[in-house]
Amino acid sequence: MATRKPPDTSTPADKPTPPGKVATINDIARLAGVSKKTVSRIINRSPLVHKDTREKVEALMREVGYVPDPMARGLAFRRAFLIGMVYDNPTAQYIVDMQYGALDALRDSGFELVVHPCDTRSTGYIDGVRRFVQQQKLHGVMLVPRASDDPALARMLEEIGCRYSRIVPVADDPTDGRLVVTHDRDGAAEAADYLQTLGHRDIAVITGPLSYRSAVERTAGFVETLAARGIGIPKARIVEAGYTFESGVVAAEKLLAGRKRPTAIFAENDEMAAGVYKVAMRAGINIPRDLAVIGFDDSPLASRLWPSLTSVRRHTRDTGRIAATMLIRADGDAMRAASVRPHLIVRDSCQPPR
Amino acid sequence: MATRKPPDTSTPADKPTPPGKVATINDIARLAGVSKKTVSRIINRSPLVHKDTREKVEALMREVGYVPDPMARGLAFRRAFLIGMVYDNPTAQYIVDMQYGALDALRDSGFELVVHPCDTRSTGYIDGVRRFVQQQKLHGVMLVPRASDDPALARMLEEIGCRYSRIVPVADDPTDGRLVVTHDRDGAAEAADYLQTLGHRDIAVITGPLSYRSAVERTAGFVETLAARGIGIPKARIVEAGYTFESGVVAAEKLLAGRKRPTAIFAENDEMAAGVYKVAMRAGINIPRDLAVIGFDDSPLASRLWPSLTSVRRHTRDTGRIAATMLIRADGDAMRAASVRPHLIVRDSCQPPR
DNA sequence: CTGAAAGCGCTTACAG
DNA sequence: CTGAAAGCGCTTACAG
Repeated sequence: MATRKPPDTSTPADKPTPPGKVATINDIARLAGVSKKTVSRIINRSPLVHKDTREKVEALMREVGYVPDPMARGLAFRRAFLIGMVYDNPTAQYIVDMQYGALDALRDSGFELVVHPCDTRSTGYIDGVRRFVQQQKLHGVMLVPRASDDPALARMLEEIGCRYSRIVPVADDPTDGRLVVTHDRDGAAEAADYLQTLGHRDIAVITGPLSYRSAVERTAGFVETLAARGIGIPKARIVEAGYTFESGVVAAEKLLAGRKRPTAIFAENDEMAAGVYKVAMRAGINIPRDLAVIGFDDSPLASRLWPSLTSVRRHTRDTGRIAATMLIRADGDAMRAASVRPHLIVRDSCQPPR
Repeated sequence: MATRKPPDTSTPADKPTPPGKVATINDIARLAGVSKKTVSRIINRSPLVHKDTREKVEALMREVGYVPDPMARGLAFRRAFLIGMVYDNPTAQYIVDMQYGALDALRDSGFELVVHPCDTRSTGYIDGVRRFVQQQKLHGVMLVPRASDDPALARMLEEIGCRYSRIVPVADDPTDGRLVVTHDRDGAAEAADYLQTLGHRDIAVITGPLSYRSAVERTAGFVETLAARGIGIPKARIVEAGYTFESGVVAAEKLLAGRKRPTAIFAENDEMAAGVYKVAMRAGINIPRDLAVIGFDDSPLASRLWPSLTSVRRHTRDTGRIAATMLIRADGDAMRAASVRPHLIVRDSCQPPR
């Protein structure tokens, strides 16, 4: 049992918080018979508080349901209890998964998530992010691909002293930012291994825009792995597309037009793989009998398609959780980089070539 | 030209804002030679400011790039410059479209969007929303289906005096909340009309969960429109499912099992329509030749499927924009209800029955 | 139409 | 380990 303390009679006005109004630090201080500074120390987990005092005040805070006002705290700290998520139009499922992951990390932390889509191709988008960060005095921002690809954006955040975490396909130059590395290369390598094991030798790739680092990594992982297995991919079998369904259709039309078709296509995301499906269906090419297809993302679309699509899973929610955690942990410096590894989910879209 | 004013010499200390630091209301007041209260009036668009004073101060604010601190304002107002979006796990595209719409409305308004997913089936989710609203002192919240279905949630928000807008399939009892009515019934009616016009007479429906008002509305709109055209739907042709792909598969298996199959199926969202596709593909039932299918949502999935899916478009982004606008407009009381109407997007999944 | 004082609910810097 | 004073950048309530 804790030592019993004499009733505190030093409090001048010991009346309860008026109903309807929410308790403030002053109410807690008055009720507990301590100064507001002591309450503040407890809120901020300062070690400089006597154990008994801490326990008494914490019990009171729980009882009253006291939660410090984030705006008052933010004003005094000159920093808001908000985390920004900056992204540029990836697929909806990816955004939503990332948000769920971030919210997993922020739950009960006192931080909230503020979303900020942007267009990395528009001039002045970096200014837009800067205004967002400075005006809201954000505590930190998560940079999601492809916003996380842009060194100029990271540089700006460093200049204004805003902490940030970047989700990147491969570890790059060390910066002030925290890194969540998604190792896209490994996922593509696994896809290559799988096709090679099935016996495919004439394999094509539909890449994302090669200005995206994810597309560069996935392409490298795929091509290099096949090369290591003795399978070369001719230039004409590598078609750059735009990570969209429509661009996947165009690329597939190119690949499936001639007499001599590849026996397998690796599309660097599921949207483009769906484009391959459309072209194959229309042309009477049977998947997987006449053509094996692999996607990347393992989005819901993968199981909606028929036959269901073999695809590389990305663990997006975990990624978001880690990226947000890096921003709010007091010992954040202990965690400057983390890894999330993709892996292949085998479904029904591949079989050995005939 | 504006009247030329004599240079203001009344300012005691006319030095510029120190570099690195961002300007505050005090800097603006000092530089303009007015009191901070006058600057405050201008920030808040009070009419009680002389035109010349206003123009001079506004020019200065632009020049300095001054933006009032939302936390300081929020603390003084006892209300944050944040809008919450409360939703319960609809499809990713729906959430994202709604967010984009809300952000369209909030852009350059000084408000930011804070996302709050919840589980309306969990006990205590209403308490979770209440804590979110009260702790953050939210300016208002958007209630997205199915969170917007729950009268208890709206009632709680009224009790704590939080303004809110609800996105609902049909106008219901007037409450304190603003309403965006999506008229799901009309969209389903259009689907019914279309199938009837094509000549279908044996038509089935896969409904959403009938605890969702959207599902009730869509079902009623569809069934009643067909009835008005002299086409009855037997009980066995109406199967309740869960708005998910998997539940659509189960429902389609039921409907497509027997000898006597319907010639058309209306699925109350695209996810379930994709389930119908899967079952039909597997069973060798050709869409649209052997079976017409219509979905609801007009999600990206609709065009990814093969053949592309005829579906009811919802204008989700517009809906989100309106719902957010209702919360931040000063003359918000002028706009207590608005309508958004769905309409059918015809693609390749329907043709006349054989 | 304009302003000086007090306050929103916290924290920092200093003192003990 | 604890506290009184001043301040974060705004607004409200009052006065003129």
